[in-house]
Amino acid sequence: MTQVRVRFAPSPTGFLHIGGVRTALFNWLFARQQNGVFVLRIEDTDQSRSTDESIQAIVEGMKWVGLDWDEGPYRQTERMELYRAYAMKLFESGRAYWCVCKPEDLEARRREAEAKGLSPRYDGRCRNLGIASPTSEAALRFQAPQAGETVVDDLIKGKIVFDNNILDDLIILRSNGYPTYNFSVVVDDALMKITHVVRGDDHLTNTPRQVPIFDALGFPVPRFGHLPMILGSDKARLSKRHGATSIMAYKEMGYLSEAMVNYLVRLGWSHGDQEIFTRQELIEKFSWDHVQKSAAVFNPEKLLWMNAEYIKTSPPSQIARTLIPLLEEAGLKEEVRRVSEEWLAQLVILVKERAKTLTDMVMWVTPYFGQTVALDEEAARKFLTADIAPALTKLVARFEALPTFSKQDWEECFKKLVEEAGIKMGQLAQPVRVALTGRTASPGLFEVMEVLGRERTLFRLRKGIERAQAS
RNA sequence: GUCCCCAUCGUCUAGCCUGGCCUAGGACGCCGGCCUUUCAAGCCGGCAACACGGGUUCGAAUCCCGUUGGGGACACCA
Repeated sequence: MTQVRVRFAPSPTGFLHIGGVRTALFNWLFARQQNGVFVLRIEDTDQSRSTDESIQAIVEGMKWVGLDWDEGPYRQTERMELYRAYAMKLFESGRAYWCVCKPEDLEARRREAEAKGLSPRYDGRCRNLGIASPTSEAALRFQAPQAGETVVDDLIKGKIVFDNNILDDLIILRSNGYPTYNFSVVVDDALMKITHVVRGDDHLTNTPRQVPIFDALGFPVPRFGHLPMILGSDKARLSKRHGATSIMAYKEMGYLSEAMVNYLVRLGWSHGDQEIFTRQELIEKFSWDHVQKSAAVFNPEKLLWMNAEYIKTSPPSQIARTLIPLLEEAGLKEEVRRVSEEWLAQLVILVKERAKTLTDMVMWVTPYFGQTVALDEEAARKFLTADIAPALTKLVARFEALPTFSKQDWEECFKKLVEEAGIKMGQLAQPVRVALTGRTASPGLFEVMEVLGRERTLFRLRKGIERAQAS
């Protein structure tokens, strides 16, 4: 059994798209499951559109979602001699020929054919010219088979038959000496000994164009697998119109990479009714025959739910660590430095079932830093009123009488006071909540006090009384 | 236009290959209830789909054909 070798081959023409991440993910999962090799290859033969920043973005994105590669990143621009050598080999064996048609003329003829309702493909006029060494600029074309059929047994779609008479002679070497995509992929996939070419659905019709090139070069043809596309809510190909498509944008919005991975894999693949998978489970359970054949609509609500699930179930200390940079960005650098990792983890436990994203979590967690808390004006006006001041004062006095904080004791003490005063729990709880957190919504009061600690609880309560008396 | 792919709740999907267990299951969202010191979370319940038409068969979501609809590809882009 030969070793499985797969690759992810993005072109560096922008940010790393979530669709690309999903493609990479399926390849990676398969490689890891099969103890195979995962290759990262940058397809940058279009010098006008490729940028170094994009390569950086790809690497950064892959690292964030934890997709490590065993080989590469290879860059096609560093392999030019290879493509030229193999192109010339095809020329020498008579499988390729020089074409001196001008790009403008080609374009005009294509439009003309389209207008007549014909297939807009190359008419083959240079095919039998027998140009040995072109005097002016020329492109090298592959002489495609005109008869018979090309059969692809796709890993996902099954058997697909293409009639070879739909093929036209595609350019493999541009007049500037650069190879085109359909040629460089073949050379690279062959030379890198890729066993399974798994890519987006949009490449399906490229397959019958590439297979004859493998054959002409004498290379074995790999297996192919074509993943369905990701669509937006209007069922059109997912684009910026539908929201963020860059993987790193999701990091910035406070998504966990594990949640992104889980969601993206589940989009188009399933294992019975299971929704949540550890990475290990994904590797073990992944299989091509449970990859959906049809396109899937990207559903941000489900992603958000999944992210919330991961926030709730991940180890709090781990969440705390990834939260730190966000807290620093939120202007809490000093405050974060002063607290312990354990306390931060406590804080995460306090708010984790309320926060759906890390960005959310920053918002939930800010009241617990610093001695004082910023009061929401509306909340203070509504709950820190003069008529509640006496009860608050009494509460503080009783709390002060308790030398150390104990959730159970303080809660008991609180309830007793409520009972004696003949008021409802909420009548005292809301003012206390506002005094402690500045807001009307928070985790349970006594959990809040526990995280705040005895002194800060008392301090904020006294501040709240001042505010209440002043109103 | 030509070629290729696809088709189960609004969405992601199970089931399809190996017809009966499917009066079609799960998840997200939505609606209602419970819990409750607020907001969440949690729990319980509800709404909601086999695109259509023909076959094959005792029996079809499942097999076959057609129609319709959606998507993709037809570059000196990848």
